[in-house]
Amino acid sequence: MSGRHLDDPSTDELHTTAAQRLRSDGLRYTTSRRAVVQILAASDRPLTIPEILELDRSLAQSSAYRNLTELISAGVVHRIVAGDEYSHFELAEDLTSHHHHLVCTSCGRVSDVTLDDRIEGSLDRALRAVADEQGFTAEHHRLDVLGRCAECD
Amino acid sequence: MSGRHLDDPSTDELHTTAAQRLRSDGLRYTTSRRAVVQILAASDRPLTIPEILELDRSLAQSSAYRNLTELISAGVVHRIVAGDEYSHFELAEDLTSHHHHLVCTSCGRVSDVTLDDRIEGSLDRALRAVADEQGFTAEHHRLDVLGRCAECD
DNA sequence: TCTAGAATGAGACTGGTTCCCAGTTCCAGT
DNA sequence: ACTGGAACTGGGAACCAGTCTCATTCTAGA
Repeated sequence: MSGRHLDDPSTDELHTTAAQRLRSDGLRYTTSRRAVVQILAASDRPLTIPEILELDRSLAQSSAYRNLTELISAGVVHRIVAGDEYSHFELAEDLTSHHHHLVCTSCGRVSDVTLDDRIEGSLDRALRAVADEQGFTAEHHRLDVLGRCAECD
Repeated sequence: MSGRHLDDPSTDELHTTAAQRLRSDGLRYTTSRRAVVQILAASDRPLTIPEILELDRSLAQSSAYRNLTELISAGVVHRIVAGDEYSHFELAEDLTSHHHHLVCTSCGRVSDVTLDDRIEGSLDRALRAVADEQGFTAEHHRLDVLGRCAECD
């Protein structure tokens, strides 16, 4: 996963999609919401609120939280609850691609990884099967690897 | 996963192991700690603090939290951070068996599932490979299925 | 039995996150 | 261009799961 870039031709499409999804909830795609989406799109890993605020000093904390919440309910952003500290935020998977996370248990850093399609497929089938057994309707899965990142090791 | 039962012959062994692990940290296996372990062992799914307190009204909240924290650092209990609400607690995997979770996005309930060994094996190899590429030392993985449980559906 | 160290319980505290509200900005209809 | 109303913003108060404090109570070992 290498984040989208400012000159990525698909970035326009990303913002258009984001605007549409907000619009259908009666919400506007304002400058600060666009800024949040832009920051997440430019990153190659999920970010915390302090990181997002650091990357755009003009954002107010309360607005950042509120806008992220609205972007989440509009299906543009996804929240990752990794541990006790800050949540991490990334663009929704249908705007990027299906992937998983390496979570450092020492510093809390989260980075992205993708798995081979074959493994992903058989895993998905297996999960759906065991979920069905319990009458559970599986929507999606979340797979994190916990350990120590290169810097903390 | 069907939780251990009070008459399960391996329950004694469980408490012995728990006592040993605490002891090697200079801690005692007191009545309330034993009660917490007993409650987790008797459950077929991870429990929250309110659920644990409900099952043993004599436990104080602060003591329950403190004891769970100590049981976690002694390697007897494992904490699951499922979402925004309460953490869920279960016995450590080496005291039960490797498994994953179905997390209901509606009511927050968590239940246990196991996967076929073959899938588990290939998944583990694949994860280790992608982690290595980033210089990440994988310790273990966490795989949750998100969706709606039978009661909420 | 004495005693030092561990454990307990009630409540104060912490910190990430959400809520509130007053002021501002934007869009639709005129 | 106005204007009304709804959405948005930012600062700070409020919320709450979880942690810490501390005075008291237990408990294992001498």
